[in-house]
Amino acid sequence: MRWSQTLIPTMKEVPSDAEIPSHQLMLRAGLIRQLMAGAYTYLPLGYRAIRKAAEIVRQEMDKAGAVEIFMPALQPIELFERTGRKDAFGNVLINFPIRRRDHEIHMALGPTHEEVVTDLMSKLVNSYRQLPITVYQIQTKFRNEERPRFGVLRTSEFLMKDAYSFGTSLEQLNDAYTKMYDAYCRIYSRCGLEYIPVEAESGAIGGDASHEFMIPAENGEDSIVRCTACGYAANLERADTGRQQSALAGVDSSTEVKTVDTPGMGTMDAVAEFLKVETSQMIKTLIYLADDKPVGVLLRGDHEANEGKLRRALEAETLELADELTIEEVTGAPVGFAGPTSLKCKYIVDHDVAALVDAVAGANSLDQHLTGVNPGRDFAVEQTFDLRNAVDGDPCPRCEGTMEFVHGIEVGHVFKLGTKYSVSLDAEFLDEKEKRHPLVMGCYGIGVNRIIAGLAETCHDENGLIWPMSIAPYEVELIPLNVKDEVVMQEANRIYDELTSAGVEVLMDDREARPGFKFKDADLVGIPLRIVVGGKGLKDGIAEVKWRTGSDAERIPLADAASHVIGLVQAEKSRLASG
RNA sequence: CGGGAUGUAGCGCAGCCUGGUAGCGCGCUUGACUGGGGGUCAAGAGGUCGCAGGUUCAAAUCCUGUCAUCCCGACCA
Repeated sequence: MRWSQTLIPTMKEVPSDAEIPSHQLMLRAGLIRQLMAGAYTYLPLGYRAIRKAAEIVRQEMDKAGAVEIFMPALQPIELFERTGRKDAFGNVLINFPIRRRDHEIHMALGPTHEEVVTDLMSKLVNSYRQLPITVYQIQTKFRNEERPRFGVLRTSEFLMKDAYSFGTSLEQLNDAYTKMYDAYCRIYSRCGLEYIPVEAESGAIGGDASHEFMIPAENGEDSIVRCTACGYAANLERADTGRQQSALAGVDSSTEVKTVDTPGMGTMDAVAEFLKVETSQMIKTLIYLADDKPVGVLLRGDHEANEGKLRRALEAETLELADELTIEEVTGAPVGFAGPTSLKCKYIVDHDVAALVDAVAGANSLDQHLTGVNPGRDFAVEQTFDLRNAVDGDPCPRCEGTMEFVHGIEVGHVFKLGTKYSVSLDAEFLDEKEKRHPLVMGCYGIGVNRIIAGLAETCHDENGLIWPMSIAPYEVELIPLNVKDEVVMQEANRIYDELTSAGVEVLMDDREARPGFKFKDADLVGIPLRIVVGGKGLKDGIAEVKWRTGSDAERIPLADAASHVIGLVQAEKSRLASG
């Protein structure tokens, strides 16, 4: 492709709307333009990169035995009503009525396709002999994000590969899951991405039933906890803290419990400042409703409750923070003064609370707190649990190491669904004994746009993007220095033709511009290999070949330049392909 | 949905406080020079100052409303 014949609107200046590197660079390098918040046009370079990523995904899905289909983005709202996800999605589900002849049809734009695919399989699959099977598609998804942001990282419309496995049993599900997991690893390494598979909140099935694939990136929206020693990684919601049942530290303390006035101090920070103690020396008492029964949750003052862990520890179906009325009932005080002593409901204690000595806690009375509170002595502690979000420096649950926080961009999610959708949508099969069972499902998603945005976010320098060969919109950028010089253009065209007929994707910057201008644009756009023809080199009969990441150019005789570059491209591609 | 910020030419910005001919840089067009890391000179094109209403002889500027975009938070199967 000749630059003059395509559409690559590079920009020298940074558009003021863009804050993070990927957004800025994708705009400046002419990959995308915004239509409105959360919706972007992909220009030629951007779309080529998208298609390359999608093709790698497609190849690996096929290799893993999944079959490609294509489902409608338009979906009847009834399907979402049957699975209860109309409410679960809420405002995120884009849905609307349309008129058709004399009646109204209510439809949704697919945010994902569990409903549609399960409905499909319920009609197509009758027998265990047809199972297992995994289908996938690459398709635009629609979600009314409350707040689209970070350029292309969080949009209301995005390209997603979604795969769904159907099987007769947990064994078949586990097998499909493993195949997808492995395929995902191959996909990301072929895309030249650094990635971390992390354990994610898994819902009903439990265990290791869900993994997210994260690109470590400062601007990532997700918090990951990772062990520096053994590689254990999980998202914040899921991460175990590695804290164990601790012995009661303060039973021998001779400090007596004292009541102190804390007028108007209803928050941790206010009390901490007023009493000149650290929040880590305080006991936070939260009142939850677990299956509609009040329960106190005791945490160290500087920790945050993790509702997933709470729910499991309490074996509760539903869990929500209690309303003010309930809090006043069980504590005898307004919100902000709850404490573990004299609590009129049962309570549950986090591991770290038991280790506190002479702590500060609410007094269950307006404008009063207690000092010198010791777990075990001043309130009963029979058992402790892991109830909180992990924090930086927590011990690893798997080894002796400590854990650190990393931010990440979620680029994929594999999930064992079980029978949730097959039950609500009556997707069943007949086993060998003519008994009916619901299909056992898994679902597996990859955000294709995010692969591109994630690369832009993590692979760049001060001059611009740096694409891996496998995703780069073009593999080689060819720069004739002076397009008005016939000899230069003759050589450049020859090299261009040789490369193109060998299947190498070449972008030739045939614009009439000064060399420096073209070099700056070349760096911005980030094509991995650059060939320069003209000037001093031409007089010596050589072309200059340079990697985007390299500092020095190789001088190659003009006649050999194309074949040399073909070799480089092939070597780099196979390096990425082998992972 | 709560909090904050910004809307003036394709991009980046000034002008607004103190109302009176809409400006600068980049980019774009034409020509000349130049030619190895975002050139120089000259001549041009391009804006109902987000939109609506109000105040005023007069509004980019003051007032009210509204829309859009961005950031923080809440939310994110």
